[in-house]
Amino acid sequence: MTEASQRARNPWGQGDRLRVEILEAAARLLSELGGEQGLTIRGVARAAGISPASIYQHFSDKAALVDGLIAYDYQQLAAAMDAAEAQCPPEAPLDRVRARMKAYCRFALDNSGHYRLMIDNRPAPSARSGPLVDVVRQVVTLFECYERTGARLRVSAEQAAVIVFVGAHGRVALWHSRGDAAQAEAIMEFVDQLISLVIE
Amino acid sequence: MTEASQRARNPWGQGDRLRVEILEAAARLLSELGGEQGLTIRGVARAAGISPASIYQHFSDKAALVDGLIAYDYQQLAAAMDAAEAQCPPEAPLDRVRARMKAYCRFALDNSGHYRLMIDNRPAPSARSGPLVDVVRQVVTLFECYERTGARLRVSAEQAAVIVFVGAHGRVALWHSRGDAAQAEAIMEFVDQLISLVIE
DNA sequence: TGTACATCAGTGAACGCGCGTTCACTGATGTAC
DNA sequence: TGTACATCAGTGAACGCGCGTTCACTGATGTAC
Repeated sequence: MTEASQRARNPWGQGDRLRVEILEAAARLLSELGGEQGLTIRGVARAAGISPASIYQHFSDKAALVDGLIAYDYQQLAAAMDAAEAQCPPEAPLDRVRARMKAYCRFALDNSGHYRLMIDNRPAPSARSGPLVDVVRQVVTLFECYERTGARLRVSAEQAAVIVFVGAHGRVALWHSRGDAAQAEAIMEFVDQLISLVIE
Repeated sequence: MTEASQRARNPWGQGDRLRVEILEAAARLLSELGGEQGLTIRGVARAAGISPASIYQHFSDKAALVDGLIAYDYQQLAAAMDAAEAQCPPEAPLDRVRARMKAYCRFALDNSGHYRLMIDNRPAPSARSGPLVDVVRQVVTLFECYERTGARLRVSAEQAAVIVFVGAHGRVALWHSRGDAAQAEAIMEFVDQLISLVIE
């Protein structure tokens, strides 16, 4: 609980550095307490080693801070999924779906506080755009690519993507215990099973 | 905002009535504001037309009140699922699964505040017992019953139940807009689709 | 039958706390002339 | 070169608020004798 005793102020012209320090402190805090309820302006200030008033130079109010954190988290998630997919050859679209979805699950498992925040505060559920919609759209594209190789799905590419995505989310959100490595493995197998159910 | 001007105190020996009045007021409040964040002792007292201190005669603290509300909600959910299943003949286990799962989705849609509370505060995720585990177990039993009629599943009865349940949860939690009747219909079709994916 | 007392349902007022937010400020670093 | 001023990064102290919880209480209803 002893905070970083003294914090050197950022040099002239680099005040924006504090913005990312604040976001990182907020992210740390969210990971530690695993829920939004303890995510306060004062708590973040404490974690960052600054005064609460300093936060208002970078975020207009608490809502703006939370929005900033969510945007930050979505970047991390998208980057993790892209990196995982990039490990697979372009001519194996199904492997790419698997990699993408498993990265998604792993992110949710490893960052459950962040994951909950992102899910609970997503803009308008199932709107025609938004970060989650983008995630699904990329899976749809991969399934269409899969069909173009001559393989067949039991449902449309769009339906398949929604089933796999929504199933993975449900499984992670509902059916795991925290930090159980064996369960993490079971979740990855569940993703495989979901995918094998939608293909012929 | 004007509260029920005067509240007649319960007759001698019937002080326990207030307990359910409190739970009903809390439930109303939770439905109205759709989230746990405004669910406070003082707010519930206001909604019930009593003083905050009165709540402590029936619940030892705020956590006990929330626990009481969750237990109350699980009873409602279980009753709704049982009632839906009872509409179907015993010799049609698949119809029973459909009825059960659709009742589940409908409850989640109609009582999203309650549903979130139940999900977010469930005891230990995926423990060997608990209300959600019971829900899944009943679906497992129905699938086993289905197999005993000579029909075949593409996966084990247990796996099928988890897929259908977790898929329905994911779809409801992640992929609907509030109060959209057409989307509610789409969700029911999604449940049918999930079930048809796990049978041969 | 009265009457003293116990039990009940419920309250009013206060407590200490942490919160979000504001505002005048401090002290260091740059810039104009 | 000096010097007055602007700009920057960040703070200390205070504000009003709603919260959970406690505690001594009030007034009505029952019970013992």
